[in-house]
This record gives sequence, C-alpha cells and structure tokens, in this order.
Amino acid sequence: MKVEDELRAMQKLYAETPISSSGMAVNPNNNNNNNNNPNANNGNLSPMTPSYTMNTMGMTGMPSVSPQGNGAGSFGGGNGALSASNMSAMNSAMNAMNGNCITSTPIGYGSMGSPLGNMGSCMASGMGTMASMSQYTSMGSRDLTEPGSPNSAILQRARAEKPTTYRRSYTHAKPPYSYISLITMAIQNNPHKMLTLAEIYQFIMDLFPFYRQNQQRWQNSIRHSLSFNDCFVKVPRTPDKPGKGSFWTLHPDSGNMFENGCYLRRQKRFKDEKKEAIRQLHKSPSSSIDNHSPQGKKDLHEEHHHHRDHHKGIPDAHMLNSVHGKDADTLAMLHATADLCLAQQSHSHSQHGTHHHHQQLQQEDIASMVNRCHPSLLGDYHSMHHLKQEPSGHYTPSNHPFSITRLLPTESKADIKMYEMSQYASYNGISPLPNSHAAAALGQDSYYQSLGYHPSAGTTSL
DNA sequence: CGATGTTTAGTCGAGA
DNA sequence: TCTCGACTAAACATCG
Repeated sequence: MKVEDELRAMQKLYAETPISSSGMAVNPNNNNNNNNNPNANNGNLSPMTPSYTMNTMGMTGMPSVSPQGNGAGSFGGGNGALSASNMSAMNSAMNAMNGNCITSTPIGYGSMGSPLGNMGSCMASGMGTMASMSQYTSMGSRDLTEPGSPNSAILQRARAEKPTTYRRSYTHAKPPYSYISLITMAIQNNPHKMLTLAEIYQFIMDLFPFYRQNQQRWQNSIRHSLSFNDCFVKVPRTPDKPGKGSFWTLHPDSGNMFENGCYLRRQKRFKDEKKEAIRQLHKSPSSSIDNHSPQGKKDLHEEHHHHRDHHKGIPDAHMLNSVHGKDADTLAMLHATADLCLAQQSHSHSQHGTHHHHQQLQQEDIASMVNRCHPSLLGDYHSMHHLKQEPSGHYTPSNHPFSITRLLPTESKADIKMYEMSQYASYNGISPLPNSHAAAALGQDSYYQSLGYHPSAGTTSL
C-alpha cells in the first residue's frame, strides 16, 4: 500500500529524528510573546485550521516549556487524573478514534490507529487526510497542507525539511482535540467521573506537553468551555470534601457528543433541554426574571449577534437550581449519590472483572443510581437527560459507536494498544504520566504518539 | 489574593 | 452565503 509505505517512511524518519536543541516549543497559541493582537492568529491556532503549520509557529519565537509544577493543579488527596488510568484514557481515546476513522475515512487511514486519521476525516473537504496529518504532526512546511498535495510530494517535502525539530514538534504540537473533548477525556478517565478544575488542568498538562505552556490562555478556555457547554455539569463539593471549586462531571446524555468521529468539532452542540427552557424563560420579554441579571443583558445582544444563538445557552447553576426549587444541597446529594453509584459499580466491576463493562456503564449507571437512591433528585438530574439533538432510542451514551465512553479500554484493546505503542518507544519529552504503568513499560513517546502523534500505518484499528 | 466560575464579544473555519 | 461549533480574550463576580 503506497500510502502506508509512505507513512512508515515518515514514521521512520521521525523516529530517527533527534530532539531539537533549540528548546523551541512549538506553540501556535503563543502569540503573547510577540503579538498582542488576538485576531491575528485566531485562524491559525487550531489544528483544525488548514493553515496551521508547525514551522510557522516555530518561527514565532516560543518560550521554553514552563515547569509543570507551576500549573494550577496541585491536588490534595486522591487524584484520579494522575492515576495510572491516564494511560487507559488515552488508549480509550485511541480506540474511539480508530473506530471513527474506520467509519469516517473511506481511504483507510483509520487503520493507522491515530486520531490523525480521524482528524483528517473532519478536516475541510478537499484536504487530503495526509495533508491534515502533516499539519498536526508538524512534519513539514505550510506546503504540506496545500489541498491536493500528493502524498508523495508531502513526504518528499517532509524529508527535505530540516528534521531537527520534528521530535520536539511531536511532543509540543497542539493535540487534535477540542477543549471539550479534552475535558471529556479527563472526566471520563476519572474513576469517579468527576474532576475539579485543577484536576482537569492537570490531566491535560500531564497528557499533552503542549498545554504546559500558555496556561493562562488555554485554561481560560477550559473554564469557558465548562461553563458554556451544557455537556458539563458542576457538582458542588460536599462538606466532607472541602476545597476550592466544584467538581465537574459530564451530562449523562453527553456521551455521544463526538458521534461524528471528530474530536475537534462536534456536529452539534449538546444542549440540555432544561437549561434551554430556562434560557427561553429568560429570553422572554415577559419574564419575571429581573433585568439586572446577566441574562437580561445578554438578551439585548442576542438581537444583534447571531452568535448569541448559541451563546444564549448557559444559565448558571444557581439559577438552574433555584428554578427547580433545589439548591446546592441537592447537587451535593447528587454528588454523594454518584460516589455511591460508583462504589457499587466498583463492586460490580470486581465481580465481573470487566473494566470495559464498568466504565462504559458508568454514566448511565450514575443516572440510574440517582434514580434509585434519590428519587427526589430526578427533577434535577434526569432533567438533564433530555437530549435535544438526539432522537431517543437510538443510542445510549455508551453504546453509540462513536461514544467517547468507547474510548474506555477493554483488555483486548489495551493489549493491542500496548502493542501499538511499543512501536513508538522513544519519546523523551516531559513525562505526561508519572504513574502510568504503560508509560513506564513503553516509554512516553509510545504513549504520547499513541494519542495520535504517530503516523503509523497498518496498525490495528478497533 | 489567587483560583474558580460566568458572561460577553469577537474571530475563524467547516459545512449545509 | 449563512449557520454553527470552537477558540480566545477579557471583564466581572464569587469563594476559600
């Protein structure tokens, strides 16, 4: 297979590439250093952007990677985000990516076991998958992203490129995941399916060295995503878990947000019907809600900005609670219930010994546990179950073929992934997974590349 | 005071 | 062309 041969060649090329001694960290977002115009780079920030190139970014003058320790996330006590399950989270990501690739990319890059293939599938039409890959793998110049570039030409150019920055680029390229998908990964990966903001930060930084830089920037985006998207639900801390900030969990129906197989852009934003109703309530001119609320101010803008169409959607948790006559105590109960649920699942897990089963069911089981244990919470919790965009009865969050819950590992998948990753065992970057058994066994490069940074051809697809 | 959370505003690109 | 999802910046409020 010609494409696969080329991919192998590329893989070989980069596997042999030494790390740049320049210390340049590829960071498309870091225009703070030399460009204060946020608009000047918006279009080039995202890996979903065709014009994204690592070379370009590299020339913008990057700071050295900031020490991880200065991040926001220092955890007290149990920390799911730093657990060994990080590895499985990314294995899981791989699994889902593979599946998605198979379905979404007819040319067979799905077999690469890389989100790149998937990424290609959601790239602009007319852009070859290979070209899409090259954007992310930072293997070449802007030319690589030219639509219609033959793969062979891409490869030639990639080979012609000065190779000394490739390795570094790998590890510091912006991952091909939206913030929403990153958050989802983090939460899904946590045994309790709940994380604090700091833990989400830490998960992301652990996994992706890219995000050890410019933390203020992307962390602001993370916070925005959490608040803005209905798929994330804030769960207050209980008195027995004091600390700063709430826990964040996934909306029970958000499981197939990435059904289209693209982790950069969902086909449709998840919207909670209940929240949507509240929005409409606040939008209504006859609403009794006082006009001093931010929503009132927002409504004014909605008349003028089509963007308000989708910005209209985030009522704050207090409002949500108050509307339904429940307060933080209710959510605290929900919180406790989720723990209880998970405890029971753990029990079930130990009985069945099926990691796969355990994790796939968690979201639904949380809801069902809430149902069973706290009927009074139904109004709050199950009201979240009204999928706006999903016809009921087709897929549950976990059985959808593209469900992110399918990212979660099975033993067999893990084995395959271990094999896959063993092919890429030379990563020398900052350890994203201090506790990862797999990372320890395979080396972080294999791990990191398994997330989608390797252009492996012909590896197992799941 | 810094972290966390919410909201507004604007830009960009993908895709219908 | 238009809609919509994502990203970024920033202001502001709240909380520990």
